[in-house]
Amino acid sequence: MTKKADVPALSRRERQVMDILHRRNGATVAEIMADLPDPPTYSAVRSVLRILGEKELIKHKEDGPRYVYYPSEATEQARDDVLAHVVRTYFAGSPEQAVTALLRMSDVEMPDAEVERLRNTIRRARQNGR
Amino acid sequence: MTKKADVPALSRRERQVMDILHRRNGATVAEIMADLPDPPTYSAVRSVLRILGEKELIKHKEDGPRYVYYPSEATEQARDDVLAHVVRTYFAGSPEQAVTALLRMSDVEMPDAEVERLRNTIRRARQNGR
DNA sequence: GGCGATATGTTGAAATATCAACACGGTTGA
DNA sequence: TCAACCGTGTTGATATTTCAACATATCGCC
Repeated sequence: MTKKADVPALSRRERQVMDILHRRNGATVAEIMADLPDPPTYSAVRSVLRILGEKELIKHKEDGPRYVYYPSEATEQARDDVLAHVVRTYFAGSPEQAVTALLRMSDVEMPDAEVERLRNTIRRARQNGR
Repeated sequence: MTKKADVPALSRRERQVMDILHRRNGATVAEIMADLPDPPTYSAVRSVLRILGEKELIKHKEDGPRYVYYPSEATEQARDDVLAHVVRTYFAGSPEQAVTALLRMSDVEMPDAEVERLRNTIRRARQNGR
């Protein structure tokens, strides 16, 4: 079974807005608009927010005169879903590969020996733990 | 500047199809259809593929009687884009956090000391390297 | 008070994505 | 041979997304 309807598969704009909310740990409409590529009007952004609200993917708090929008699900929780998806989709389900790619990507000059140590640690844990 | 128009922002179905192609290292229409949530008809899948082709995001090879579709960009390259996006969006731009989340997620019983070593290695490389 | 600026609430139009139907071509096997 | 099957090519209808316009409420300030 490879399908998961649990995460509702957002539209383009919806995804962009959710990402902004996660990245900024909440944002006002104006902030969201500023971060969107090819930013539409204020009204258009609010329209997307309304839909996300109906899906209960976001919530908002009043901050004086305006709303600040947040993801319903905490970023810490969303992380796991995203990482799982990325690992599965782009790294053949291998977290180790993802880790090494991350290290390389971040220009970290991790010695090969260190990477090897890490790999071994992981492999060992796999064989023992379960 | 936080906007990037370089990665064209795909629609829901387009994104799903691209993910399948990456995960499977190429796939036929039938395979794609089988992996899609709420799978539409064969024709519908091919319609999405046509659009992706027009955007030059995929290519195809003939395999006997049928086509096998592939991402234009190699998975290895796409990985960096995806990881960069994830790190930026969900981990406050900190690759270390992403690494530790990955390790935790994959149930790897990495000793705390080991994590600390890793952190130090990264931090040191940061301060030196640049 | 009243005016401008800045919000949100609501509605409907325009653009795009999604989907299915149908036409057509090649291959296979009775 | 030719008919059933399996694939692609193309077209157009439907559904959803995306967007903007307009109405309304509140706050600060002259």
